[in-house]
Amino acid sequence: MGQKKRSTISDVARLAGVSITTVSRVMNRNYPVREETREKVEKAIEELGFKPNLLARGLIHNKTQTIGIITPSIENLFFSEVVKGIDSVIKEKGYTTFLSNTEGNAEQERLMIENMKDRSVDGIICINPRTKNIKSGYYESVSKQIPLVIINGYNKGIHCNYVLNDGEVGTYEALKYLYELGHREIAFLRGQYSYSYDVKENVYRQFCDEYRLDYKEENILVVEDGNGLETVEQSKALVEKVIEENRRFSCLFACNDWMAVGALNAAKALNISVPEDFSIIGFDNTIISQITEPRLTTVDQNMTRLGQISGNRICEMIQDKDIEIKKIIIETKLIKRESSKELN
Amino acid sequence: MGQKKRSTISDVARLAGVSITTVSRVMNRNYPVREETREKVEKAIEELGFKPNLLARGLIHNKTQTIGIITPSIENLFFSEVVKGIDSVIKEKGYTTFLSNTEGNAEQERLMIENMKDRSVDGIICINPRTKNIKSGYYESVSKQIPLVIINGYNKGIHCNYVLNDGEVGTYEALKYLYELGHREIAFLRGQYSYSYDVKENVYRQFCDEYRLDYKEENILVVEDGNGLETVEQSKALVEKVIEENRRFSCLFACNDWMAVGALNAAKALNISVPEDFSIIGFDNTIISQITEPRLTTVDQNMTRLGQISGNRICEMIQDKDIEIKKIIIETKLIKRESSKELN
DNA sequence: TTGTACGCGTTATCAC
DNA sequence: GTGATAACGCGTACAA
Repeated sequence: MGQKKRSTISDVARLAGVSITTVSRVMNRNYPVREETREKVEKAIEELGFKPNLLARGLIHNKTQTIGIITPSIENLFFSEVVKGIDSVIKEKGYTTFLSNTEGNAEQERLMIENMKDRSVDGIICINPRTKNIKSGYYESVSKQIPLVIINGYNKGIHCNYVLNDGEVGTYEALKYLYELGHREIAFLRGQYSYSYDVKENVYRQFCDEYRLDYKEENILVVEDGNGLETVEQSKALVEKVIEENRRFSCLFACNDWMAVGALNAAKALNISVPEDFSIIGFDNTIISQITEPRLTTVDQNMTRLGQISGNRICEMIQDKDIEIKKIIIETKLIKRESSKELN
Repeated sequence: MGQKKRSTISDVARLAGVSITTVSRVMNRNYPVREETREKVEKAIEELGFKPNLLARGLIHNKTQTIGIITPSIENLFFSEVVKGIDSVIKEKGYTTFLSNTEGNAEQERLMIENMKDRSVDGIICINPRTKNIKSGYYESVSKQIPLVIINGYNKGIHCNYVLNDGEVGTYEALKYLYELGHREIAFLRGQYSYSYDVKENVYRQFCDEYRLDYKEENILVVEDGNGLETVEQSKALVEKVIEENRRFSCLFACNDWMAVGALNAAKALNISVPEDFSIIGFDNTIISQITEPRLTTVDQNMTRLGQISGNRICEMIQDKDIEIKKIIIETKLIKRESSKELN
């Protein structure tokens, strides 16, 4: 095919009748060049359609103007909105993003981080990483080698840069809201592995203690995949099964909107009306929560903003290597809609 | 910080007491090396934690093992599922993906393509590009420079590698299904700019002619943003307005599930019951269509598969530069659910 | 103001 | 089997 080779800086130099150094100076505007020479060079650049090779440049500077993003599954609205937030911010600063899905697999997660490092990215943002990899110290060692921001993951004593939603407060407010509506038997629905689920479960347990609710271990429901395309189905099946087994609770708190939708569908299948006979609260305030019937009461996480803040943060870290380590916590907000109601 | 510099091939060579050439051979296994030497080298590699610099490698081979993906908006389920499909396939072949959102902006789209080229990606996959950029010949010229696959975009006479859903057949079947249910006044809901909308609209017009339906220009409804987070709201507002203005149609065909959800919500707001008094059909079979109430009748596109096929295709193209240009068409399938019903 | 020459980290070519 | 050495495309001390 007509694939003419890309022209290089020396092609330009030859055509303009100058040295490659001069061409470089014209491009980078970092040294004075006589106006006349500059014009010659610019004309040559134009004519050849010359664009500098970013690989070569990266090799010299050891900077590539790229950011790696690791996410469990891009098809989850929560993550894709975060990714979009990151992308919008860093694109303006001239960065491009590498993206990789891990399917929530801890080993894959590490593999992808290593891959990003091998590709000399300038920084890495990891969304909802596996708790295991944080606890093991893996991420702490990574952040000693390269700027790293962890979104929605945290472990006390592990020094990393974190950006996270205040899942504690959000969960607490949601539970308290249910309590104030008169509910005393609250089911808790979560996925298997994630820091955010752990946090919420802890709050749930503490809350039950604090308000002397007679919670039973079996009111904590765990679906296998909390973030994938299967989540809705799995949650539905689980909640349906549990209700049919005659366990009693007047309401349910789900760790994300997908699980809440699953619970909602389970209720429908069993002819239990929401919110009259069963209240449901989700988490995340993805667009999903606005299109179900009834619309979901949920906890807003402002995912786009989460991404934007993380994007800005990683850029700061790249600029200033010795920047202090921080834990940035973003507020959540309870959004009351029609899936919750006072107990009859 | 403890950011020790990455060790290079010459560090390894020095430690092992051999030349860098030998180290390279051990790594790449492309030339015979004495067993004894190999062990020395491998030990040194291990000890230093040496990993080859992919930038340098790319500079030589002019291959980077990266693929660029351009998408209008990653937070749209359709696109993110496609991206996931691509990612899963090419990851296995050792590629990593660059991702960029264009927000449906035609200029941004070109800018991002150029960016990918500058980064020496081995191939580019563009999802739902703006028709304008195809028609203008822009993409045709790009594909002369670098392997390019266009997903869900097409223009006769423009020679590119396309992978697309059979939107024509899918739309036709959906309309015919509505017709067979007795509907004679069908509204058509689309977004502004995209090949896929154009295709569907054409089928709609032809269908009306063929079946002598008295379609009016005003039954073709156009929302501004067909792919963003605003789509549901915009569609709802539009459909609501149109129905209130007393235009008549017993059913509506939407170009994607989000728009269909908007229409569904409009019906709810107006107390029109679906499907009893109003039938709605969506397109894409995203998970959304399974969680609305009633669940949406829609046209399955199998987005993950679309991505996988495109991923495989781009890899083939990278391997064999002179591969023939192809248009791959993937079948769709009508999924009948509860949002459609025969006319009373 | 401009040019020469070397370095970034790797692979390929050619000797030995 | 192994080792110099020249590329790959660009940036930059240093010299002129």
